[in-house]
Amino acid sequence: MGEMAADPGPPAPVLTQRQEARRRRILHAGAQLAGRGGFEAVQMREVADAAGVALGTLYRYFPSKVHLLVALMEDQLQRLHAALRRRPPSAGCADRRVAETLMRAFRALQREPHLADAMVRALTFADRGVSPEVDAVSRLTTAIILDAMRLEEPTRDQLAVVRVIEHTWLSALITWLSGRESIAQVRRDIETVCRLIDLPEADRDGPGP
Amino acid sequence: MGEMAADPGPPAPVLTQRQEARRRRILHAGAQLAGRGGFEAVQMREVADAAGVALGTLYRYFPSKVHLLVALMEDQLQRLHAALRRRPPSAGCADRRVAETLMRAFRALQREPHLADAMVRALTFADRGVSPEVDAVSRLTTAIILDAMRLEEPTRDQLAVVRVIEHTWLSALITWLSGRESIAQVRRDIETVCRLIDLPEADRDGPGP
DNA sequence: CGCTAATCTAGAACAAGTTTCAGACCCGTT
DNA sequence: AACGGGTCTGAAACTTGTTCTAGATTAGCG
Repeated sequence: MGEMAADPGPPAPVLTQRQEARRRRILHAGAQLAGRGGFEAVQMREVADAAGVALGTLYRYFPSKVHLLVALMEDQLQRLHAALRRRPPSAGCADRRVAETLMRAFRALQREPHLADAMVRALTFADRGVSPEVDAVSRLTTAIILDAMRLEEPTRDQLAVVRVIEHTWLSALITWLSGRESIAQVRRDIETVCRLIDLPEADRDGPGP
Repeated sequence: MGEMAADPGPPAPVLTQRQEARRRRILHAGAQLAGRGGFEAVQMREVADAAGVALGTLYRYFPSKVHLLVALMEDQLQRLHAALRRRPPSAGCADRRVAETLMRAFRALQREPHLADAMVRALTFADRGVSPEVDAVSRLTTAIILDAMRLEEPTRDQLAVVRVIEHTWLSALITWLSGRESIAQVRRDIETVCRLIDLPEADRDGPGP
């Protein structure tokens, strides 16, 4: 019963210059449109138009709207990850550093709430066909959190905590985006879940699986 | 910066017998279809057909597919809530009771994974237009968890913990449904987040809002 | 019973994601 | 430079959620 790591599959089929440029143009157009109206404003015909590419080509690069938006999220997360390496969180204990990191990410999303809407909705709406891509995003998020905790070799238990933090992070975002939770509450949720970090190992008596 | 409780709005405009029956037929048809193919298999024309109702009527009762599926989830949760009142979780400490409760709900969902898929995807995909309905589901979930904790008058802090548990619950479901997390991992996540219950109040030094 | 407003039905129409196809284009090979 | 396979384009077609319309039914009321 292992980790179900996603098979990386065909290892990125090597794009020519022009193809790489096309891919970037598409992502850029997607971000542009998402930046206004959010998920619904990203219309495939308009993306293709704005990117100067035929509809069929768009679908060759991103097999669905959700794929496109998830790729966009991956892009943003990579940027964030890089920024965090440059200026890592400074707090003294791990839980504060993680909370600080997530709040930094949250503030970044607040700057473009529509874009956040598009990316997060795509991420949670994705079905099994997008699993590899969603998994890449998840691994990136995990990496960011583990960085903040300054952990190289997490234990099983620490990984479970990280997963729970990730769950909270994502779901709190959804709740915020749909207007059912305030910014302050999101902050509170993040701080609350971060209490799980460096908590004494709870002994459990349940029998193994 | 309060709770943002959703205005209940027009308090359920009183349906005639036949209308109530229609509503149930629609929900039943929706559940039926969702039970096979999940979210995508719930096609509005087919729902209308199976419920013996015109498409326009379906849309009068449920203004969108997401509304319909969220209503379904509310329905199921009410059933679960009732069942839990009949046979409440028995464990000695609050965190075990909550974990037991959520695992019970999880097992119920496992029995009809496609239905679960449809309901959960709808719930997280819902936009602001569905907020009141999603909020009803959220309140129900909160009530179920508070029941398991046997709390009548939760403190602010306890409410934050409950929110985090809810976040974890929902997001773990998503991850399971998309095949990226195993049943065992979901169980582990639930047990992990439940450790937050009856944790000594962490002192925090951040200034108020 | 007969009236009136609201509701329901059947079906067309519209919108946006996705698929398909014929032909033009680009790239590495000979 | 000509060739051949994969890639791109433009446009139409298809699918499914959603909206609209005209006429039939129903519910409540005098």
